[in-house]
Amino acid sequence: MVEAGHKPRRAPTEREILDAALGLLDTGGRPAASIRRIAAAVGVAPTTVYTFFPDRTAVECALIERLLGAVRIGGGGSWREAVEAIALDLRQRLVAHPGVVPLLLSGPLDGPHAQRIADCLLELLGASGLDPRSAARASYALMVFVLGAIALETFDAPRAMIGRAGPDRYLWGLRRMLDGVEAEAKLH
Amino acid sequence: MVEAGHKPRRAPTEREILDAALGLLDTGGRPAASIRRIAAAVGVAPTTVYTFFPDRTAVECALIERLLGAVRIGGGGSWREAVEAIALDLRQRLVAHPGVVPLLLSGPLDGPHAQRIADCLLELLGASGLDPRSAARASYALMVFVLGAIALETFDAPRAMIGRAGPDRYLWGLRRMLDGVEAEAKLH
DNA sequence: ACCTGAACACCGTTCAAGT
DNA sequence: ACCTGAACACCGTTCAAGT
Repeated sequence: MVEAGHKPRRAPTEREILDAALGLLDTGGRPAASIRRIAAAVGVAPTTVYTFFPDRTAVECALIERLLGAVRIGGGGSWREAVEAIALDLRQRLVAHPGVVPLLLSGPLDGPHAQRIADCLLELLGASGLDPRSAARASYALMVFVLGAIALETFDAPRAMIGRAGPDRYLWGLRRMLDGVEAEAKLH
Repeated sequence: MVEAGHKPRRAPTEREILDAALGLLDTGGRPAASIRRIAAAVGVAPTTVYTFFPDRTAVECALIERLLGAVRIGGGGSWREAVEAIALDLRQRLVAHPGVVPLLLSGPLDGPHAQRIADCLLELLGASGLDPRSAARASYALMVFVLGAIALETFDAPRAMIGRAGPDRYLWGLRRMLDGVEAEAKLH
């Protein structure tokens, strides 16, 4: 009962907007996360969202960046162990929000946190003994596998949460890829 | 000058509708391929499309199936050569239509032609010496890599056709994966 | 059967106006 | 600065009606 004025419903944070977007994405997938519904969830007029983000894709990119920012990188152990750890963490965080995954694969994926992960992967593969050119190819191949696997695992489970198959086949494929990369590194 | 009646603009074929959808997808990406624009391109009322397809996703699925149906499978040579040939053909056909790729990764991918390719892959990997369980994992891993690579290669190039990088790094990653799979097969 | 226009319930985004 | 309602140009989809 702060006041009776019904116009300024209280200034929303950028964080509140992203929280609302993530919630809608989780429950109803991409079509549910419209600017209008996000605004309604925050309790604000649709146009207010444009005070914080230039357009809808900017909201989606910011959300992706926030999720990628939470990924832990750079743990100890061998380069293989470190790569596996990143891949598992990435999978776990994205599978928890299946509605976000389609955005990830149809967007530019060029934010600072995406870069941070790509750079880390490249550095780890450089430490494997591969020449820089092959290390770049290997880090690209790993990113492809990780994102592809997450996409295939979640693409029709945004609501059913069927994807409880566990990371078994994910890890199997990842390790075959790493086997191939390691064998290539040992050739030189 | 067949007639002056302006209502029945001539019955469109299912094929004509898919052609129009593909054209719009190629030039303007997913948002350009709306039911209304497809209908306009064919020269028909929007509602007429619903005579042939129950909804928009059905149009998209049919288009994906048509593209996958053109993929050649089952050439001669070793299982590795056959897998590589399928992967290259799949890439070539999808990269030629970048606008279709996002649909592919956010749809069910359960049509008969998608099944045909998956079955062929599974059979080839069974011939590699892997036990059935590992062959299934390997065919899943390969599908993941192929679709993920195509997605990453095309996701921001639906209009610029930048993706002339060629299949080099695609083939490199594919071969590392096959190296790992082959090594696993030889263990048993 | 096949195709139509009108209508419904939505979109993203812009803009002039209010505080 | 920040937030608003009204408006514009779209969507997918349904439906009663025409041939």
